[in-house]
Amino acid sequence: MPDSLHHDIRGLHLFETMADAHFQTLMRGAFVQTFPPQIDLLTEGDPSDFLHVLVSGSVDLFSAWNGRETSMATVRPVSTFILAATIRDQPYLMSARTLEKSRIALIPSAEIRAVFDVDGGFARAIVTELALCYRSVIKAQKDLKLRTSSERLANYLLRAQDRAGGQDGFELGFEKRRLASVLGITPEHLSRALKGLQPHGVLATGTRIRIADRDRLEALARPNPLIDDPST
Amino acid sequence: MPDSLHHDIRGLHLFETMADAHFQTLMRGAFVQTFPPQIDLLTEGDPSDFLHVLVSGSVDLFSAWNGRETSMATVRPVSTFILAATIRDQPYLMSARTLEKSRIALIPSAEIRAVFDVDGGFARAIVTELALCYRSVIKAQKDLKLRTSSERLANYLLRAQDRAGGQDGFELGFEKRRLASVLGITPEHLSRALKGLQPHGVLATGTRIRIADRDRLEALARPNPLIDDPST
DNA sequence: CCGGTCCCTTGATGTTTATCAATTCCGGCT
DNA sequence: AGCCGGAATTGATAAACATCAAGGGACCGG
Repeated sequence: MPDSLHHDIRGLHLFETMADAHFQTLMRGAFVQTFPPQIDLLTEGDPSDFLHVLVSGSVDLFSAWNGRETSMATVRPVSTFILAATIRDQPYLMSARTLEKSRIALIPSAEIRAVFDVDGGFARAIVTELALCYRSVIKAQKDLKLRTSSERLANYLLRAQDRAGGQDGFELGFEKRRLASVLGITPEHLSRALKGLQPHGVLATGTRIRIADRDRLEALARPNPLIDDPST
Repeated sequence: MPDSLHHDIRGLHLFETMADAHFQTLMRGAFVQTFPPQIDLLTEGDPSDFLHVLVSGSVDLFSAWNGRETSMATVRPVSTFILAATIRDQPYLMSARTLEKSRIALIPSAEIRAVFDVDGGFARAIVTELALCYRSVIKAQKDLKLRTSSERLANYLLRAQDRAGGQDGFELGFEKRRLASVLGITPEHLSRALKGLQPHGVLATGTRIRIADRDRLEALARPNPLIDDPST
């Protein structure tokens, strides 16, 4: 693996506080690969052989059961995924595929577990990361159980606007069918739900969204930091 | 706090591997309290002052938004709750109330964080616990997004039967209205859904469930370890 | 033993969301 | 420019689920 990437990865919260010798151990077994869009990276149920670190691009975590499929989350750089499966040495609960061209570092799970056992700093960093992941799933579950599909959509758009830096207009970043799956609805229903938000100041043209009147949309969405703030 | 309880708590995975001096530190600031049923223990949004350890009884974790409320999970002994909020020193995402008379140990969050910073064994134990919690929420989310309400109910009953030791007949352990909330449906709908499972070998009388033909119920439920196995 | 309360059930109805079947729209290719 | 294929939309219909209103049954205190 090139040294410049070492530096990028070392800069992640997860690897920042660990002993240098341990970091070098991890990097010796690791490698980086670039994947084209729409490539399956791993399948739920598989043994968790590698911790994945997304360096650039984006990845969709999804899951299937009984012929149905749903998007669980989107991974954005720079962050890890399937950390919990790696720690517990258990099969993945979700499948992953690239959304766009992506650079991903793969670190053998066995080495992660070995270093984790001897490096307290690394263990603490993993705790912090896992606690954040846990809380973000809890938020997603509250979103699902407490809100209707329009409310979920409205709040999603508000969060997307924040991610985009608060611009009135911003790009969705992927297909609407995926957004529908993330929201737990069908593409047809999303289409109608978006139309339903027009009177609340939302204009959708293709994958470009414009929020003409954020206050009006917030009056409908009623965003709440205990559900919608991704940083806590 | 009585010494016998020290022993019980020390036996938890979470506290098993830490240094004795650190454990004593934690216990000095801790105290145990017995609560009657239906008592609010904490409210979402509150600062996370104490890590809670449920010694006996059971606790409901729930959440509210915009006038609606939903049950997120049931805590059973012996385990901790609101660990992630404690670690991150952030407000609780869920509220908690006792379901039955419960003994709960309260350990100041600040001390948990302090010991966690200096005791690698404790940090590792927390990682294992958090990874388990994370995976259980992911499973719950898959359950919600991939299954209809009848399928969720059927799989819930199969898991409840396993928890009860595989007996044909077993107790639900709480009101049906709470089960409805856990499943994300209304009590009325649960009532009809239960009736709909009669042809599949389910008999419900009050809070007592009898599964006459597990194979038949499984044919409908299609349980999957990546959703329904709580141990992984 | 009575009345009250709270939960559960049942029925009737309404809303939300999914499904199915056409189009229409759009980007990439030739 | 013209064609192609996948995505998005639209309309019609059905299924899933919620709401409202009214009983019924268990528990509990007087």
